Amino acid sequence: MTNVTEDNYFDINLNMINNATKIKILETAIDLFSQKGYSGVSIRDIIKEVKIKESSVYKHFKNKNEILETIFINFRKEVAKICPPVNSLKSILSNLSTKEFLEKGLSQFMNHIDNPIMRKIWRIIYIEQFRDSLAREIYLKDIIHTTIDFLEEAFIIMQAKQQIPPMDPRTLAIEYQYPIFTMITEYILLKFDNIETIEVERKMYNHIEFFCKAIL
Amino acid sequence: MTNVTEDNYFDINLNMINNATKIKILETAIDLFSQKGYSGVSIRDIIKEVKIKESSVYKHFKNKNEILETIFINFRKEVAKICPPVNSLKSILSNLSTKEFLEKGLSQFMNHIDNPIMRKIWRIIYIEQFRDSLAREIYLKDIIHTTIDFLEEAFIIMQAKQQIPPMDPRTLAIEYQYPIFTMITEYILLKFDNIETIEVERKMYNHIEFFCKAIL
DNA sequence: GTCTATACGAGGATAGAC
DNA sequence: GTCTATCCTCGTATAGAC
Repeated sequence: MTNVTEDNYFDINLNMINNATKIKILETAIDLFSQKGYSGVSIRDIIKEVKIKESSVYKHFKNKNEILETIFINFRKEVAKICPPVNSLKSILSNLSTKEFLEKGLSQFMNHIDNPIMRKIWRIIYIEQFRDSLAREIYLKDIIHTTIDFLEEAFIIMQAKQQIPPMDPRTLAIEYQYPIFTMITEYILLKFDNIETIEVERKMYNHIEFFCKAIL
Repeated sequence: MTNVTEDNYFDINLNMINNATKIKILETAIDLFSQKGYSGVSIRDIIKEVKIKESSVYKHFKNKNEILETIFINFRKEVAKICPPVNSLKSILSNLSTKEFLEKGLSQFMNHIDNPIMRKIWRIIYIEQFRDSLAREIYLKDIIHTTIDFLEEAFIIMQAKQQIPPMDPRTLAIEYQYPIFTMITEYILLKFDNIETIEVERKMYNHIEFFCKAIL
């Protein structure tokens, strides 16, 4: 269950969390929440794995919900790293074709989702969407809208360079990205059951090709 | 909370369920599960609304999980009704353009998802995907794969009639349907928060237009 | 098929010693 | 910041009267 990526995730990404026990609690909670959902996991389930006593948990988190909140807050920061800042778009796009740009973005995303901890948190986001408004906000705003806004900017720049035709850039962003979202869901579901994901990955690169041909 | 559609849903669709109390239990369970998830809802939460005693529930269902299973089994039957049988495709397609066919299919689906009970069960499917293998199977097989297979057949027929170019029909099906899946998720999320869905609906019909232009 | 009553373990959370 | 001990409510489920 543990590999370098997992072990070091919170060390690398959370300067605010430097307590080994606290990290272990978070990692265990991520693992269990992603399988059984927040309500399906008890503090007792968590401590069984972390090997501390129940009362010790409450020295690190004021209650069960604060564990979930901490997971979400740090996930938000990770998700923000997937897209480069919009003001760097011009220089990124200067040497890339539309297809190369989309392929690069996709492989960057696949890199993010290859991290098993990240994939688990994505699963928690899916599961808790209707129960937890923070999860819902992260999905709708931080994931869907941020990505679409970023792509819209990219397409505007490409149009200024006359790389692509002058269609509505937001429509282009949606038409490009929305199928990818479904494929991501499919990818995460298959990985959960340890089923080969090569077909979905092919679907993704296939889509880039279809999209590029469609708009030219 | 109740309207004609909701009140009659189980009467209309489940000839096997003719007991008013049993129907009430199911409707309440659907409502609560869709908000808090299966594990977040107790039998006591349900009986508070149904106004019977705890032990009575066990006269209708052998345990809590059987309630969820009953919901899923009947949902499966409803979902199967969304696409017409494949062998009727030829006659359906005989008087319709590609665009008209896709628009008709979409409006048929919107009809299905407009039913608040159906929308709640979709939410339950999303929530329980990682915890319950039946939910996962319904999503991957009954929803995603069935729809794609259906569309693939439709595109094959359209190609035989030389209505559309000879591209890989499965790719066409995926390229058409996958963005719709993301829009459905967005639609259900917005409805949950009582936010206007007109923009997503426009996105859907916009997509049909984009797709039809792209393949011609 | 509804009710009352009850069993009993799981669940979140705290007090206070070390 | 870890432990032991404890609290009390919630949760699933059953027995048995009507």
